[in-house]
Amino acid sequence: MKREQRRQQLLDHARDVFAEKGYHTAKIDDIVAHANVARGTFYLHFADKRAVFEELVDDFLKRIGGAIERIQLDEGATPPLLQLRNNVFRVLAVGLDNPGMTRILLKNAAGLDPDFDRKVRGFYRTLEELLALSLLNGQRLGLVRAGDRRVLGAMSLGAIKELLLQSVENRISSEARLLTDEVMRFLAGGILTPGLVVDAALSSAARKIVEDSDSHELSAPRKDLVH
Amino acid sequence: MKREQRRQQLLDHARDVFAEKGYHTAKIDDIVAHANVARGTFYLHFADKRAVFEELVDDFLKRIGGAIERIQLDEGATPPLLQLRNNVFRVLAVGLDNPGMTRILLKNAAGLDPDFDRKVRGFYRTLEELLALSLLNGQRLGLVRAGDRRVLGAMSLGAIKELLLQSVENRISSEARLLTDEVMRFLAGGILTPGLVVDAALSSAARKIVEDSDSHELSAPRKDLVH
Amino acid sequence: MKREQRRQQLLDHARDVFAEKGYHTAKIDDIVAHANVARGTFYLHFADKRAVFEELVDDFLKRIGGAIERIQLDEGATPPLLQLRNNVFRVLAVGLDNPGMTRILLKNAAGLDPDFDRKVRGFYRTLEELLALSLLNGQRLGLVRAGDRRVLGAMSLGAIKELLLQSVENRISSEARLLTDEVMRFLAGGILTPGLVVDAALSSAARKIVEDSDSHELSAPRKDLVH
Amino acid sequence: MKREQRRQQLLDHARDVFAEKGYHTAKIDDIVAHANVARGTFYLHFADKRAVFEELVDDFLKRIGGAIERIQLDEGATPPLLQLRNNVFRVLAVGLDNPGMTRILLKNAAGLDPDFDRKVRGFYRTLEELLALSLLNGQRLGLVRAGDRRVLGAMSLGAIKELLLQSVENRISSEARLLTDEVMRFLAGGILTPGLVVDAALSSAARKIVEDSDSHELSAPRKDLVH
DNA sequence: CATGAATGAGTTTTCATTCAT
DNA sequence: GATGAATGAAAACTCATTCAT
Repeated sequence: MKREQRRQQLLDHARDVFAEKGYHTAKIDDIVAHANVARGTFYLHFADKRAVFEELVDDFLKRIGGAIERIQLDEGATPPLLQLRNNVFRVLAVGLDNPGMTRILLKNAAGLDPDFDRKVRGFYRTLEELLALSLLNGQRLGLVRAGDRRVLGAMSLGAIKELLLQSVENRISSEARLLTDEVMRFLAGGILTPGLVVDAALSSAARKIVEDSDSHELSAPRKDLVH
Repeated sequence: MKREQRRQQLLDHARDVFAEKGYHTAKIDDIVAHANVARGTFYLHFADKRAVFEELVDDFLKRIGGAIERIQLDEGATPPLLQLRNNVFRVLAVGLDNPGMTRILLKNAAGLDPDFDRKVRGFYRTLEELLALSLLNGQRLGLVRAGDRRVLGAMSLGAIKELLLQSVENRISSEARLLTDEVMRFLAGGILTPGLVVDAALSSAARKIVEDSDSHELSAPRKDLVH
Repeated sequence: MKREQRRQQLLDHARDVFAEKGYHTAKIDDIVAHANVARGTFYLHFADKRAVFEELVDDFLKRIGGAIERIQLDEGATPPLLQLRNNVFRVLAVGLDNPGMTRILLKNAAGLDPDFDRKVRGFYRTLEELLALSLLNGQRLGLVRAGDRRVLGAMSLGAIKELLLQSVENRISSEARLLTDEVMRFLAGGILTPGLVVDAALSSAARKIVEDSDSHELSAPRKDLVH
Repeated sequence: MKREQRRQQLLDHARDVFAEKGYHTAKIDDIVAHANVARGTFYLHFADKRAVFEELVDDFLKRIGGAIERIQLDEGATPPLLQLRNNVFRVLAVGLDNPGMTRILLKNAAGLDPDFDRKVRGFYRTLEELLALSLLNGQRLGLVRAGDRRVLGAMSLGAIKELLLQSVENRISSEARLLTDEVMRFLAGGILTPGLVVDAALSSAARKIVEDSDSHELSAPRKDLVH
């Protein structure tokens, strides 16, 4: 078997095992058993356990990063909203195309080692900043409503992340197109029926009144969610 | 020092250490050093490492569960949307009140051992089902727009989770009231300016046309997000 | 509670626990829990775990030793065989009177620590030498048949030890008188019917012939004793 | 070194160390040091300390069990007494062939953990029942004298066990043939000179008289056996 | 290149013993 | 004296990594 081939084979199996068990629970033994090679073979291709994991994550982060295009505001460019949609679509497509890595990245967010944590965090920072910038532009163009861009970004990103996670765990569809539509609709209008008079529920000030006259409601806990 | 006191102290320190390093990276030695007691003291109060972690998570899940009230649809009850808001508020409040545990739960979603993973997953399942039910009721009442309830639920949950995570990582405000407002506004109207004619970007069918005539846009990767 | 009383109480409970679990498996915790005192109390009365055990064993060895009288051969003394019988009786009586210690001594023959092993071994050596001497005298008086005294002593001692063990484990009677009779009858005539012509089975020389002509019998193993 | 070879080597060294120190005192470190391998190597072949010990004991019990043949009473079979002798011989031979295991089994009779104790006890129970059955048959055939078979069995077994123990501790011969002769002679006639008028010493009733007229003899303790 | 036996540093866990109250 | 919380030395056990074949 050619060197590069074997290496790729190991990467694939490592990805599967990491995705199933998580970084720490996945043992080198699990990986080589999964790949049906000897323990030593692993070390012919990777310096150590962390190295495979890092390579997998790096590759995946590159793909995700590559799926995101900075939105062009030039005259004559694709409409910004469509650019946004395309970004969403491509990110979802990459994630759905790599369910193992998606699972890994969304579930092993922390606790490997400081260096590694830093790298993942760094990626997210970049992402968030990019998002914040896009949102700023969106606001300038009147496409995005007013509001704290970090907050808006977090919620948007969270919605996408959770959708991806649910999808790779087979709890919802894994059709990128379909999920993109859902995301866009969500970003465009939330989930509530438009036109509702929801001020009492939505404005903190308004709610305050209700709360005061009905404050016991807030403290009544629900007992049966966790037994 | 009294037994219960020391036990609580250890729980507190364990929480901090787990939150900082993650379950696997956190060593018993780290915990006891953090608490400034001898190694043996730990085992005076907990059967093993897993036991502390489990207790912490169980407690926290109970709190979260306790913060969620099934929405009442009875005549004369608090308006459902306000009930929803209260749930969101209480969940955020519990999360923000326990930043360590929030971090742990959101970042160590998996990979301890099968039993434990099952428990956490079970909690989320319950949560998701509760959410799906609420959404169903909301749809019946005309409060929630049409759509796959699992998908709507995932996006809503994701938005809240990410908001919480960003908040406990000190990247955004940790005012429960304020964040609740943000969430409600997001659920009510997404992030885009209302009234936008976004059909070209939002409908898959419409977009198809654009895409076909401009398909190279989709494949143009961006190189500089990840170095 | 008076000091000596508490000390004795602890000794009693320690004996019970050691008898039930063996030296290593019995934890200080087991002993103090059994005695219903605090851990620290134990160390007010004994230097360490080994010390209680040693005291228990020492006491018991003294009692056993005290039960054995050197057989008097003087003119006019009790008949030697009766003296032997009395020794057997007293040893059995002491053993049956202290079932816990009997169990301990017969089941924890080794593996505590070198010092302790030496002591127990020493006791047995003394016992065996005393026995060998008695047998020598018996042979001189024509009371004991010819034969290697160490071997005869070992078999006699073994018979008594096993009888005691079975008795304290409640598998046979614990009537000292009755068991003494059994031992004496055994020593006097073995278990086979007197007068049997058993030369073919008993003499190695005679058996040799049989074996040679029928040697496959010896190698036929029995398979079903241990599954 | 080949796997099976190393495994056997470890078993051998473990046996030696257990035989010398007893189960609890023998540390894994002792075993691997004895075998001159690293600590981890031990766990490459055995799940834990208990597992090696159990394997050693299981094997040995199987050997002992295999040495015992149920006595055949068929017309034309080897004479029962000779069958008995052969059993004794084979058991002694197995024991003497495995001095380490013999020492372990006879000296670490109890105190590992409940499961293990149960196993060893089970073996002895089987042995004792087999013995009782043999004795019953012997009695029916007129070969074995009347008497409680559990008692006769215990004494016979005890004699053999102690002989084995003394032998593997190098205090008496380790010639299986020779020891078999001794055992058979012991079973056939005890140790006392045949034809002795020993009624006064042997019968409980007769002794009663002597004892009453001479009772102080019984209580006179001997002080110098244990210092 | 491939193998898998061997290594040993690193962790968890136990429990006899100490000591402040 | 009595208590029981605290200690930490000593074991057991794990597993990433090395290396002779």
